[in-house]
Amino acid sequence: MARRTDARASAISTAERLFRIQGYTATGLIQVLKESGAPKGSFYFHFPRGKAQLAEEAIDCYVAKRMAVLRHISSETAGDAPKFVRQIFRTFADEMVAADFQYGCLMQNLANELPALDADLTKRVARGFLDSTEIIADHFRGCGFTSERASSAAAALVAALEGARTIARLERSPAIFEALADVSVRGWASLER
Amino acid sequence: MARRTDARASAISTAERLFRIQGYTATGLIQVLKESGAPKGSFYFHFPRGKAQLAEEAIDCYVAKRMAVLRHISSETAGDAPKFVRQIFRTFADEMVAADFQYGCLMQNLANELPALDADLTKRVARGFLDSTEIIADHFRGCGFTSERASSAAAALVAALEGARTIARLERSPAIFEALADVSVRGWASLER
DNA sequence: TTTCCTATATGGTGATCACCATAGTATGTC
DNA sequence: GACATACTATGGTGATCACCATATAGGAAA
Repeated sequence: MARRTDARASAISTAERLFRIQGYTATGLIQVLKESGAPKGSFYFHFPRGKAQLAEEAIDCYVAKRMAVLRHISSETAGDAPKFVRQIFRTFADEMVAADFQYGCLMQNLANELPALDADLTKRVARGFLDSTEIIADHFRGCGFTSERASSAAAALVAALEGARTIARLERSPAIFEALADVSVRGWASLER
Repeated sequence: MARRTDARASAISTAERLFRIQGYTATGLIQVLKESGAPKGSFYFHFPRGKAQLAEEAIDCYVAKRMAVLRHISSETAGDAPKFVRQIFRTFADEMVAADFQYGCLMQNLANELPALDADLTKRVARGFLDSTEIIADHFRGCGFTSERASSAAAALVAALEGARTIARLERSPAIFEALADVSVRGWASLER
């Protein structure tokens, strides 16, 4: 039987948004339901396992969107590592500016509340990072990097992106993305003098 | 009159620890008091402004310790930027290994729960990042970097450190620090082939 | 039309949250 | 001994937490 309302989907997208702004523990189900317009009575009909399940579906949604963005950038800059790196930083910076620096990364926010997460959710977060990293590593391999170096460069880029989000949010400025792009592409040596 | 007990200090250090592991919202005062051994009855005697004040004192303590570590590394590697960068990554990695990857960065955890923080606490977090960055920028200036480039390189390094902590915690591995040290010092160019 | 399944409303559960009022104890100074 | 200060115990406040039992409304399939 087909679904008759969008209560479920809107609850997920609202949860994704609130988890990114406030974090997992700080976001109550009542707030999610109120802001999404979804009815309170049917929450445990749609999400029998409760808040944990809601978070699982939210992160699946978030990771899928993030990977789509990365894949798109990768295909646009095939074979050109510096351009790829710059384009990633610019895209993330633009997203944050557009959202007035209100949103953190959902994976990072969940990772910072690990004890509140069950094993399943923790695995999904870790998987999200691994999958993102792999897309980036693939691109580097396509630029002629050795496999090992492509992997470590990709991991470094992912970490830098996460840190940049935290800083940008606090400073309400995309400057950190520019700084990271420069350092990443040119290395410290070129910064001297 | 002199203080007669260490209830206050132990509450602060316990709060710092729990905030780093669980985050701000997820950590209840009852847990802080129980784990610190501090009596429940005197909490609002020591911290009249409640949980927010406890967090303020915890972050002051955390930032002071972090800056001391950075200053020490800086003085040990004066004039040598690559060595400085590598030493920072190694020190942070060693700390995480020693603590079995249980601890996040207090500033980052608080930054990811911004809506739960009052203005005073938010300012303290931002100030902590600025002060840390400034120590690093000073070192780069001492290596002959231009002032502007020293600042942006320092900001990039701080962001990378934050992101690395998140990843390392999730992967329970210090590998990301190694990867970042390589990329930071050598740049992407040297990773090709 | 009867029977399901989807979906929602209502009204709770006990637990925990940060916070506080009141009273009392311990330890210092004078 | 008098007295002030430093500290703690007790027992709450109302609010919010995630979660759930029960009843029922609405549309599709039989």
